[in-house]
Amino acid sequence: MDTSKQNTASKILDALTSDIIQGVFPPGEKLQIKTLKDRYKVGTSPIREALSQLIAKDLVVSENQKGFYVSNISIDDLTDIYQARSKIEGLCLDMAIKKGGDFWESKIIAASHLLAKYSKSENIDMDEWQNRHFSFHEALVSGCNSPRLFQIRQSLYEKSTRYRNLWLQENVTNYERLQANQNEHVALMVLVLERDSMPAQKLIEAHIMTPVEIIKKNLP
Amino acid sequence: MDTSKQNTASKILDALTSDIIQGVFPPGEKLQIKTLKDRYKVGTSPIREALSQLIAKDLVVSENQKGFYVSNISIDDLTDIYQARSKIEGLCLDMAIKKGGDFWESKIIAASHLLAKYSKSENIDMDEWQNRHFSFHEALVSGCNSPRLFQIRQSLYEKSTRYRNLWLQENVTNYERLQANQNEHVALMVLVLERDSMPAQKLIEAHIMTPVEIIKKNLP
DNA sequence: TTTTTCAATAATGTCGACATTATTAAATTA
DNA sequence: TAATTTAATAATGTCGACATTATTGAAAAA
Repeated sequence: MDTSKQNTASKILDALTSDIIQGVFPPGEKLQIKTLKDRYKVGTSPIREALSQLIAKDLVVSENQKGFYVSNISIDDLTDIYQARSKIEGLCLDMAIKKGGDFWESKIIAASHLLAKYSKSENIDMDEWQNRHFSFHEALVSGCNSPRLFQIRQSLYEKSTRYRNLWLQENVTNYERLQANQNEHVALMVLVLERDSMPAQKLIEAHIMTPVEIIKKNLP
Repeated sequence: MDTSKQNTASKILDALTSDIIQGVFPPGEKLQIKTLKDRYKVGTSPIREALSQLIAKDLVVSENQKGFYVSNISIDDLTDIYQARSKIEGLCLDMAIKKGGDFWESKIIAASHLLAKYSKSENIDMDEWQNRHFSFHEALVSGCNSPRLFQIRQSLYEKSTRYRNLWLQENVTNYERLQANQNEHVALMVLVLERDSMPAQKLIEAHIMTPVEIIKKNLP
């Protein structure tokens, strides 16, 4: 992303988001203004503005006069986020199947090819696999054509990131798990291209819920 | 709401939100920091913090070094928001029907009574009617039991407020329209209490989309 | 020893001044 | 006269200082 045109608060927002998601600041940790000022070498205002926006993203919580803390994670929260995600994804997919055209179909086929090819390769880089996985799912719902639903989908995806990281490692290193995952992707594509709406919706909902049990085991 | 424990930024956020929704600052209007400082009698920081959060609410947009503006409204945006709202409400209702218990049922019946009674009265106060209408719909979905979906629902409701104000006036002053509206509420309650999920979902979706056409006519 | 009170410390939240950037208006040139 | 450049003006964005509030730890009382 081009950071040159961003103001300081935006840059701090990106950096802080990344640091929280990557675990530099773990769940529950206090975020002292002074510490953040030193770390990012900026003044008070941009820090507070960035924190304001992180509260809206649910990555940070604050209490008046008591400061800012990284949001806690929990099994309840994990379950709720993934359930909401699966329902929203199902909604978007259903709308996409009803509205999508030729161009949409071709995007799905292209993204599916990229993901399938990479999932078969020898040494899988987690970031690259994640990129292709993300693109495939985005292609599926891209026909839905509702900015707001997309925004909600995007926002839930971000909120799930801290949990997803607990699953990714296992998914790409465990061969059987990756194959099962990949089989679902193929089945999903077939259903979608056949415009078989209800089964596709049910499958995507189950597909998104799959990691939940694995993550539960890895949760602190 | 108790404002005494809020910090200045929170108070400004509430005031600004209200002023934008009520039309004190109409869509597209520039929000000059200096003007806002004078209006609310506070310094720069709380203003900027509140504006940061309003951006997350989609009520304000900003460009680096060019300032802040009230978000524009448009027919496309109206349609998209209401469509997303209707789908999310359908989702919540479906989940509520599957999960709700006795207490949930009783809340619906109570809220329905309050709304029905007031809808029949002589002089209808718009705010009071809106309160009861809101409570009824909230009761319907209250069994859904997903904090995230509720938060999304709430957020979409807020985003639709500027449009909804263009419909409310007409809905409560036009007798026929109010009766038709009220008939839908009753039908909705019956379906929900019979746990007839699919028809209930379809009806709530249509119910929420009803104002769209009326609002389109009243849009500037 | 435990509890309570009170002072010292440290953090947050707010403000106005200053530096940076965009916009507007005037002046110069073609 | 129209277009371009340049200067002025005005707005945004950032910072560090100050006031306010919470927390911590020591001293006194039970």
